[in-house]
Amino acid sequence: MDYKTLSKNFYNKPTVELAQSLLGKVLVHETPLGASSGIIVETEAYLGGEDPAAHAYRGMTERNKAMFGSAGHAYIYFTYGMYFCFNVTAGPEGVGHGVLIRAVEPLDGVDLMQKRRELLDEKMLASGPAKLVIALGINKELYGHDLTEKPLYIAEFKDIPDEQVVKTTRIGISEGKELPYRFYIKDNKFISKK
DNA sequence: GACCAGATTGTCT
DNA sequence: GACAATCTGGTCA
Repeated sequence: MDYKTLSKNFYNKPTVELAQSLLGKVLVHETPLGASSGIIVETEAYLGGEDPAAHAYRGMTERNKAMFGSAGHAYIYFTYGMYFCFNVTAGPEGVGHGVLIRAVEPLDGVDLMQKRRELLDEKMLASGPAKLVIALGINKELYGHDLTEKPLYIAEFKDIPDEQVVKTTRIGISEGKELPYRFYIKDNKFISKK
């Protein structure tokens, strides 16, 4: 499959807007074993210093420094002692903004994803931030990777009209819960949670 | 279906 | 030393 990679310019917009516009795009990872990809169906915005739930809230650290770089790069972090999550960096340099990709709908290389997850049910393959990282074979070596370049990139697929986007509150955090920074595609069966 | 506990380690206080 | 932007598998219904 050949997709039209999103240009650098795509990421040059307010973080919350970027989070919404990433819905319906494809996240592609090409590996020696083959390519696998998924349609982004669920995202969350994290606004750095303005947002108590963001990793970057208390300033730049060794762990979150990728988010303080320019937009459109990969911020991958380790959590709960055993999982990785994948973010797209956002906003101008220095602000520490990011968009967490919470779920994708398997598209290409489904067999590869099934092998990586040791699971056949497509609805379960990548319906969560830690799951999609495993399903697509993303690893820490891609920390800070430029998402307009192979082997890991985001490409055009389809546009989601505004009325198909559900805006709600974020998941799995203890502060800033009331902020409506989570977006997902209405009636999609591959989101992490209703 | 809903709710709950356990896994397991890097990172920050 | 506490906790984490989570997932899975268990119990009970």
